[in-house]
Amino acid sequence: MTEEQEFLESYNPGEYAPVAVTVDVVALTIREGRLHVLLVERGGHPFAGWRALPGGFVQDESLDAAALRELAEETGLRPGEGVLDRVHVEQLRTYGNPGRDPRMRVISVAYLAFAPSLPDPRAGSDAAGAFWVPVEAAGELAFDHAAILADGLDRARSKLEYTPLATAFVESEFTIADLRAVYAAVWGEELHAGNFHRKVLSVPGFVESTGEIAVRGGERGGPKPKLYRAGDARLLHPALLRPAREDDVR
Amino acid sequence: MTEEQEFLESYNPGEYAPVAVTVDVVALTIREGRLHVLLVERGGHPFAGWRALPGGFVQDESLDAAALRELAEETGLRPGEGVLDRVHVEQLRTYGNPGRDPRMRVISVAYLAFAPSLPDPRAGSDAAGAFWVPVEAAGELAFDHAAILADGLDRARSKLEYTPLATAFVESEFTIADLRAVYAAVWGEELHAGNFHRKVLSVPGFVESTGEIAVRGGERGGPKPKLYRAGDARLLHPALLRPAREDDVR
DNA sequence: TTAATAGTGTCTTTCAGACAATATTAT
DNA sequence: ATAATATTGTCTGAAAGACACTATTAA
Repeated sequence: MTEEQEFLESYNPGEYAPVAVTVDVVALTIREGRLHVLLVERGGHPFAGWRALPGGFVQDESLDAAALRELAEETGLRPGEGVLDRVHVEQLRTYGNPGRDPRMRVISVAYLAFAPSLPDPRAGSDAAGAFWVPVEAAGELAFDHAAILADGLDRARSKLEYTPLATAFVESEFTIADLRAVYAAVWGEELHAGNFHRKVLSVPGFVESTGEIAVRGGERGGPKPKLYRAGDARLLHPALLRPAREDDVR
Repeated sequence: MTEEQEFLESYNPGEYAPVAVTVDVVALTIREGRLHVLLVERGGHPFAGWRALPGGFVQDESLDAAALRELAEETGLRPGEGVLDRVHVEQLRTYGNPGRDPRMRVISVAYLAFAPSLPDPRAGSDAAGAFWVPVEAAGELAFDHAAILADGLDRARSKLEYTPLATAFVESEFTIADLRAVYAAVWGEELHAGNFHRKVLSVPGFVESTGEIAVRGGERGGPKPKLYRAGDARLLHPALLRPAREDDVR
């Protein structure tokens, strides 16, 4: 008897059933001012032809590494090219209800990925099945992926409040207006430009000045804005809170 | 070929390796004003004799149900007796680094459980191996359980700020001082009684008055306090924020 | 009686949000 | 020139935290 069998039977005699562990990735980016999620079109059964979150089996690697690998495979991006290195990846939640996959018991560890505007996956890669979709146009998804996406969006909206997560959505040098566009896209509401500007600069470590200014102003006029890069804060104090909505509180 | 084999090989040809999925529970309660965690002493190899978080295999049940079942088994509490129904259980995070269990690949979905002061597990049950330990005396734990516990404590401390979680640690009727003792135990610092009192009552839906007063005052004197029960708020607005510590921000 | 506690009042500082004003730039 | 934008200033109200005070109760 192998040590593995002994292990399994000693804990749970006679009731061991095979389980598969996968990662699914909610990859978010901002394109043209709107929040997009990366989806794939399923080829095989079940849910053939449906849209789904990119994902796959966990191999001999950490869960974080599996998520990053799946993201790289589906987007066609290669590690080391600098693009993937700037993608922020974090674990979201694990989904494992019996019956969520009709074939067998599948435990899915969901991940969130935040990235500056990424190139279209179709361009020059074998990941032809993936595409960016505005989150409000995601529609129905395979398995329980719609619920996973909803949880991911909740998490993203919440983390904008008390972490510098927004800087993960912009280039390494950015303007305050760039940052404000991230908040507007993720929260789905406009923010007051003047108050936002003062607030961002008042939070220690959120952003730091590069000393440079942008080469040109806004598309429809205005002065050339100053450029900033992400600061060293891990938490925003005081936080950038959304106005409380009654629905959330009750 | 079964559908399961087909499924596995089509996704990951030739690389499938067996995986076990477990739940581990960080169960927290407050006894004598101090935060305690439920631990078990391991019998078998590896880490024989070490302390560990209670946990076990996921059976044909949801992950949430598995966590609740493990908690019930280890504490000797039976469902339906009213005690377990008042335990708040939520998913914490999933741990799955290769090598975290030397025997085979084990993915552990960790859960947090919050409960009012629970009876000692040894009393009248077959769960003789479990016991409550003050969190600062947990010491070294088997596997990566020390890291899981640390993550659980972080989560608990954080959720006290913006959710009514503290009410899960007290009886169904409680005083403001009871609530303050929860915050003091979890955060590890005393809170100003007067300001805390006013703050709790000012947050809509945090607590509601029962109209009753306690049968007696504090152990060393003082007026008989009013009694409250948990309100209907799911989030605290405005939140009850801890003073920011530099360590957290940087 | 003494000491501790519940609950309330007051003041200061910080911060969010509304609104205004000015300077700068694309078209 | 015109309109849009970046940035700064001002004001108001909410809220946090420090501190003080009174009434009530256990020992």
